[in-house]
Amino acid sequence: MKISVDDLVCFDVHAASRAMDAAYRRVLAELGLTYPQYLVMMVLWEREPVTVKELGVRLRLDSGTLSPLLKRLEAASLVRRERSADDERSVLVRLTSKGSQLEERACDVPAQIFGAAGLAPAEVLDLQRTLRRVIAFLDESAR
Amino acid sequence: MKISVDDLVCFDVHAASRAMDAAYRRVLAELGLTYPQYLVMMVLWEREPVTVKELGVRLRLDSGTLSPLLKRLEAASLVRRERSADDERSVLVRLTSKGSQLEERACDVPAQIFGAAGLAPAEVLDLQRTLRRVIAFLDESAR
DNA sequence: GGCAACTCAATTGTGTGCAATTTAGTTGGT
DNA sequence: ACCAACTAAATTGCACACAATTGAGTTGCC
Repeated sequence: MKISVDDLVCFDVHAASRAMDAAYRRVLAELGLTYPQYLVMMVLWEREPVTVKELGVRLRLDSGTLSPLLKRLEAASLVRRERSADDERSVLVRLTSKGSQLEERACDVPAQIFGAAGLAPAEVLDLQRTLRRVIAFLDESAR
Repeated sequence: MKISVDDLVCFDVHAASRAMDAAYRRVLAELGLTYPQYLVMMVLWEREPVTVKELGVRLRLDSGTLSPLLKRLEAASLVRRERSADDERSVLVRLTSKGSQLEERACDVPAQIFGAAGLAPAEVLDLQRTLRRVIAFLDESAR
């Protein structure tokens, strides 16, 4: 029997990823953020300042993605960038006061998405564990 | 306790999706296909001709994504497009002989990816079931 | 001290994805 | 038969995402 698109888990992962993107888009629109921008802001709300390098490791994104994204966040006055004094190669990303204030308005976003996903907490943990195994294994395969 | 990026399943789904993209990219590079292009080809290998609309339903992509993608496949001589005679609004996508021949070279791609993902068959089915529930539920939430 | 190897960010080029609009073709109600 | 409402693709504009390159800065080794 021929393998069809529907047999590929990869397809479901891809489709799920885009469906969640869409869910976030609806919720984040009123904050003026995209989903990847929201992820960057979450890292900053947790710890600050952060270098572009650290953002990349944390979010698994490279400078080709982060540089223009940060430029947009800076244009929206949510973020500031400055060269590190310790190491002039690094760029430190900091929140502006407007960026800090956004945290309060964003705090119920995860709950909204969780509600829209329809999984029990145990299933979420299970899913998360499986996906992390896949990610780690694929990373390993890539060497 | 503040919610961090690492707590969001959404993040893992997103990251897993990109990690699989990367795995496919490595395998598909020698076929000259991207992952979404490969998905379109799979649908065509299974059934032909197919309208752009049907491709969109099957792969959950809209014409804004498919039109340029098909144009690239056509430029690579893998695919032909022609207006349907039944309904002049529709466009039928067909394989060229070069497109058909590619199937043979692509047939072991799923196995290669499966091998790189490191999940047992039962886990794959479980993951697939969970993701489909999430997709259906998110679709429902979006109305 | 000097230079090669390395690192960090930014840039360039290509390919998705999606919202919104446009163009062409079809259908249903009167 | 006509016109309004609908549908299918394509196009436009924007925002990721990644490979490859570039430029500036740092480090290690002699």
